[in-house]
Amino acid sequence: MAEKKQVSTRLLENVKKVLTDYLEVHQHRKTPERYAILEEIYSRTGHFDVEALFMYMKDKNYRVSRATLYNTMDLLLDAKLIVKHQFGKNIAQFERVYGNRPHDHLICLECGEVSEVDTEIEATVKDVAERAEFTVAHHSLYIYGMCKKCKTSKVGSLENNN
Amino acid sequence: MAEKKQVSTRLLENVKKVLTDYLEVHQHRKTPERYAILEEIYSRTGHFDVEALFMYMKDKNYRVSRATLYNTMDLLLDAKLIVKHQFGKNIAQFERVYGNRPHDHLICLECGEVSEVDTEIEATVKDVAERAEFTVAHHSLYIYGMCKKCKTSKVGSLENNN
DNA sequence: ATGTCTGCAAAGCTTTTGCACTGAT
DNA sequence: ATCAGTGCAAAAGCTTTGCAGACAT
Repeated sequence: MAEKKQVSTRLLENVKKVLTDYLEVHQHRKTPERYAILEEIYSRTGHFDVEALFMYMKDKNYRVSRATLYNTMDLLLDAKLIVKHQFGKNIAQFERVYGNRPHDHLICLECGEVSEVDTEIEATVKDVAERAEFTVAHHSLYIYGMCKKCKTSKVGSLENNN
Repeated sequence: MAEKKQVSTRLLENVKKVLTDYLEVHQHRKTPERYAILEEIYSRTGHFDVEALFMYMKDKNYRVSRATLYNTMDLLLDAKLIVKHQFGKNIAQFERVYGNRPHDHLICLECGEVSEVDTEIEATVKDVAERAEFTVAHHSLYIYGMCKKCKTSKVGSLENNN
């Protein structure tokens, strides 16, 4: 417990440093809101949308406006501290990314659950893109289908209800 | 020319057949709107959003409501005649898919251009997913970065303006 | 002191929904 | 003759914008 806490404290210090450097380089202000949002994001794992983040912070009695959340998302995206996803819905999903190993996403069409997998397609992606003289910044692989949980709860009715 | 026309006529017949079968199996009505929309989509290549489709059809004096377009998109998605993308924006992009070979997408962060590449990650994707006991329906790989065109128009200022 | 950033509310856009009418079956 | 499907307009939901005030520099 104590050890786990310490690790995440270390992570938090690191990402704060990244943010500080970013803000300084770009001559943006170091507002308490920006650090509070970053802290909230890195105190969690998994995906979240802006509305959820808004509620999380509200629950902790830290009032931030949605406008600031959206602004800060752009900032953190640019600082490469988070990534943005659109898993087929019109709601942007975000995910903290500093210190995480690269991974791709399995999205269950039945229950909506998103889980992570390692595919190691990095090299292939880079190779293919470069053949098209395209410089890769990042990539997203979304794999849609049916998760284990939903398969077991649907035995016998798989082919008939499409 | 004549040959090319014939090929696309053949394609059109095929997709109409797929739609007809789908509608019959699912006991949906064969409305003229549904066929007109399908025809419009398959008379084009590349990506489009609902608003663009609406304008295309309007220009041809075929009046369809946006509601019907959205409904029909769902139908065509289910019939696997189109696929849906969300390239980082909040606008759903669609693409006809029948008769096309599988491909992935290069999205230029500079100019927004979307182009296609073959990556052949199909097998890897399936393999990785199945190890997680996940049954793959389909997948989307989006590669973000800078296209050839934008690179050449930005020589010398690549590292400094991030 | 200056001007960026925040909060709030309004506006914007895409998508969905409700309802009366139309037309495929 | 039914009732699914269409069109229209209103509503909904996420995101952006405008502006006044707050606060990091």
